[in-house]
Amino acid sequence: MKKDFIFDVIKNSPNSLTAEEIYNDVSQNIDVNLSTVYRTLNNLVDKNLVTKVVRQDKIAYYELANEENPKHYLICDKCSGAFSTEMCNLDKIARKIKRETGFNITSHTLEFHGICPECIKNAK
Amino acid sequence: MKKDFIFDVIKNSPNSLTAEEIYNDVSQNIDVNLSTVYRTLNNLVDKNLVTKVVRQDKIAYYELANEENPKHYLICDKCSGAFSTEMCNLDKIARKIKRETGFNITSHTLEFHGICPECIKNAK
DNA sequence: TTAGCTGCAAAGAGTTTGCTGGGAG
DNA sequence: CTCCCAGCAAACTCTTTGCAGCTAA
Repeated sequence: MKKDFIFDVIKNSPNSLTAEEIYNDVSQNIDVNLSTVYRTLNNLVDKNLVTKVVRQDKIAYYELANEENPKHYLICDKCSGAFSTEMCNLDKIARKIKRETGFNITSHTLEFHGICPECIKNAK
Repeated sequence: MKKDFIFDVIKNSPNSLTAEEIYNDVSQNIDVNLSTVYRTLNNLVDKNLVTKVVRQDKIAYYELANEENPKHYLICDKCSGAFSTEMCNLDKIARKIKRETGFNITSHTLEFHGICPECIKNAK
């Protein structure tokens, strides 16, 4: 079934992908409808196999659900490239907030915006 | 002009607001069109007077631009309430990333998701 | 058979835009 | 006289949904 094709694309991608990117990728191998992609993605998210993150561009990005996935992005406002980083340990902060506010934190998203080294270089 | 009314609502709100909330608020005092609200908001954002943040619900939230504004939110997945926190000092992390990757970070957004104390209590 | 997958077209939500008239300096 | 502001309706983008047919266990 098509779900496997869609899931495979996500599994094999080092980056998070938009529904459209996944659609384009899957379409190279099989016929599929955009609705099916969206439906399947929501399905995978519900089953906690895939993680969905909405970024500042208002587009949802999907990636393999994985405890070790950082889900922290450096996003270049010039070229729109996204780079992930693992440099920020927010678990410590999350624990602190939980302790001091009683808020039961289950997930988080972090986005840094700026200009990537490549674009800085090109601007000169 | 209406820009002042819109800006005032933002200035006087302790929370970040959606365009619709601002529209409703302003409408209590003067006649205004939703397009005008959006246009004015984009204007204020361009002038760095107001900050716009897109959250996981895909809705843009606006608040007064202010260096001291935390822009870190605790969002309850049950009641959708949003609470801001100042507990996380990301500047340190931002500096580290800048130093180690050459990425010139200019802003960031952070969202914690979970269940707020109130909803935890009500669930029992 | 029963349940879950699909495609298609239409709807939906939030936001933007083109056009036009109006008000401020 | 200009130029920016405002209203209105239409357009746009990403995403969801209803319906009907199909597929697999």
